[in-house]
Amino acid sequence: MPEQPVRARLVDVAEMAKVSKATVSKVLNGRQDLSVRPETRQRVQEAAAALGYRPHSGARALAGAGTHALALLVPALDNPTYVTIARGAYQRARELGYLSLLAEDFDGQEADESFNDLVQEGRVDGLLIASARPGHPLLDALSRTPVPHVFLNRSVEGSGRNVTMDVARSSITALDHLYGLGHRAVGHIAGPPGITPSEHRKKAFLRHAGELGLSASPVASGDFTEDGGVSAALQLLRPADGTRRPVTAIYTSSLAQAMGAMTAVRDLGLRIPEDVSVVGNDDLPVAGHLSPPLTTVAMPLYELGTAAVEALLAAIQGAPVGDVVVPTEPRLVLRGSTAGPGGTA
Amino acid sequence: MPEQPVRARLVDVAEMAKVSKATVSKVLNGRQDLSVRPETRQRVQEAAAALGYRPHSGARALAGAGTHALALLVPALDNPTYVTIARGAYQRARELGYLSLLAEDFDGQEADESFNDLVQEGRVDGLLIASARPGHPLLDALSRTPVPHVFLNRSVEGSGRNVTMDVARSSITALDHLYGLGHRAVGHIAGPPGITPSEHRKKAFLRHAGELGLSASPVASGDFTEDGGVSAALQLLRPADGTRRPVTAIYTSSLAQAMGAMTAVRDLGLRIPEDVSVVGNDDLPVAGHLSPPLTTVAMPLYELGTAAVEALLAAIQGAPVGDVVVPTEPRLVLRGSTAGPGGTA
DNA sequence: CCGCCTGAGGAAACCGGTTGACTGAAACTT
DNA sequence: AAGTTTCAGTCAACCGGTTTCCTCAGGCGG
Repeated sequence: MPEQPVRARLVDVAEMAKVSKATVSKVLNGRQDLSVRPETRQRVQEAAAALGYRPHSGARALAGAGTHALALLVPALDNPTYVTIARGAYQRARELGYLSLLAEDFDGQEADESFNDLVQEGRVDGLLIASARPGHPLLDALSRTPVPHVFLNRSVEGSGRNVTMDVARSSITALDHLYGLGHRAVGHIAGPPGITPSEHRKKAFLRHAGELGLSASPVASGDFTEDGGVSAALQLLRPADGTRRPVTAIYTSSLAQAMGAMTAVRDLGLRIPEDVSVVGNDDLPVAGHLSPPLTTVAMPLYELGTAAVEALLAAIQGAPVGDVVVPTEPRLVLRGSTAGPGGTA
Repeated sequence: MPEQPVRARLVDVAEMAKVSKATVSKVLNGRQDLSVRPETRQRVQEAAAALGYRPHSGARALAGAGTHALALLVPALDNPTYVTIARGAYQRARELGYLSLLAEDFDGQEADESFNDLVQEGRVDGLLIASARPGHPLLDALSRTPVPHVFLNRSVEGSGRNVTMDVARSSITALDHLYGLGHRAVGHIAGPPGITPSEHRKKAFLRHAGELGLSASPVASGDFTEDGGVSAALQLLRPADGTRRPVTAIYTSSLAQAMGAMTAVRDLGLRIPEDVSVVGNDDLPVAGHLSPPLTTVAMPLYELGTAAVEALLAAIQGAPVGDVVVPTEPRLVLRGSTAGPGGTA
């Protein structure tokens, strides 16, 4: 029977192709330091294909050739934003001959464990880090045991290995949209302090609000969750200090926050978009299934994943790293949660 | 300086503890076939701790001791159901000394690739498969290259390695709730054919509807997505065949379907829960942030993950496998999307 | 006093690849 | 014709663990 009941090894391929292990290895890895007759090369490749040969990653790693695997560390997997990034990373890695693993690093809680399991135990050749923040334990671990890595989405100032999107642009896009509809008092829900994309979004929001001469542009902070959105929205719509800040629109830093904000608006007996317009960041399928469907700024999340992989692999191959900004521009996705103040179209 | 700039190896520990590699290996792996003085044992353990020693997974795997890693294959990561399962699996695996990796198998598309990357390249010792379905390529691969595995959530009939939840019970719980509110015509949105949990839920729904003597209990199928929920709900509320099936409540197989159903209900100009009550499966944070908040049946997803890991590790250690049902019962989580027909409390 | 057993630990082969040094034959120089 | 290249590939060490089989020393029984 033509079955191979057990993994084929390099020697099996060598035997079948009637050459030595060394030759097989060099042929399959496409090394130039070896000259082979095209005929031999083909025999090797056919044998490998016939046996369904796959090199044992452990053996390969041991021999100093790396594991051909990466790991992406994300702060939360129930945030679909990171799932999209992960998909981009996975696909691009695969195209480049690598495997991208996914690990959840609950805001630093699991960082050391992941680092040990993945890097110290030699399972990966490098890290894509999307969970960075100031004082994150990973930064320590990286300085003690250096390993190729890049930071994505959340950058680390001065690291020179940040892969980010143009989040400032997303604030401008959202604000221009609301301004165009006639809004002059727009509130912003930012993320927790210290998280760079959120900080940048907030700065750009305030700067552009100034440029447009908005009458009010209050900012409230909250976690990137529904609950964070609820409480921040309440601050904007019903400030604790009693000041009257009658925002007619809210622009949030994440999709979940936007969902929370919508809940809060309704809980106050207000309507969307008639009384308050809402714009979220990150266009994910669920946005279209809210009521009303949510207007969002679509960020190039998938591309962020692919770009981060490219940067990391370049670094692994010894190229100098450097900050990268994904060129794709944020794009407004118009849905039913925005209208002119008072509900005008 | 007390730094160890590079990974500590077994020999480093051996040297520091003034024993041989063999002794260190045996001590750290807690093998009984070696007798050591408590004093020596302690020296070894202290040395390992001092150096932050971690065995190289590749070396260990090569030497025949396995990789101490598992992989969980899920059909879709943007379905938070699987994220919860994955968290349970990860934690339990960690407690038992294993690393659980996560791979997305877009309904069979990536199955062979994942299998090659993870199993054939020797990165994992076993598979947790949540993406099974009839004719799935993985089933083939598994028969060609056997590797320890269990199926979770989606079972494979006759495999004798299914880890599942009591989904029949969830239908009964949901139906009893709606019946208690006074509903006599309840529709069900099932998943695509061939997916076992959905089939079982559907069977239990029909059986229990019969037991309760419901006047109507139509079933429509759709993907486990928002869109699937939309079209299935439309079939229930406005059947193409012109028959009048005035369901006053809908029970769905997934959370996303419930969200889609809610959209569909509203698009028809109906109100929730006054005109139509909706109950979803799987209680996830987003359910509380819909409008109205969604009543759900909470399934023991986290426990499903932990139970699957326990079953797989037992199998890896050579224990006979067998089907397992997670003992935790589904639990109704009451929110605003259900009320008596006509909107009575 | 000698042989044997037991407790404590060591030596070395092996897992499956990679890699740099090396070799034998053919082709080319001079 | 002899020496030198080049071609085409081979040899064997090595990576970092695990495991099986040994060894050595001391204690014990006879």
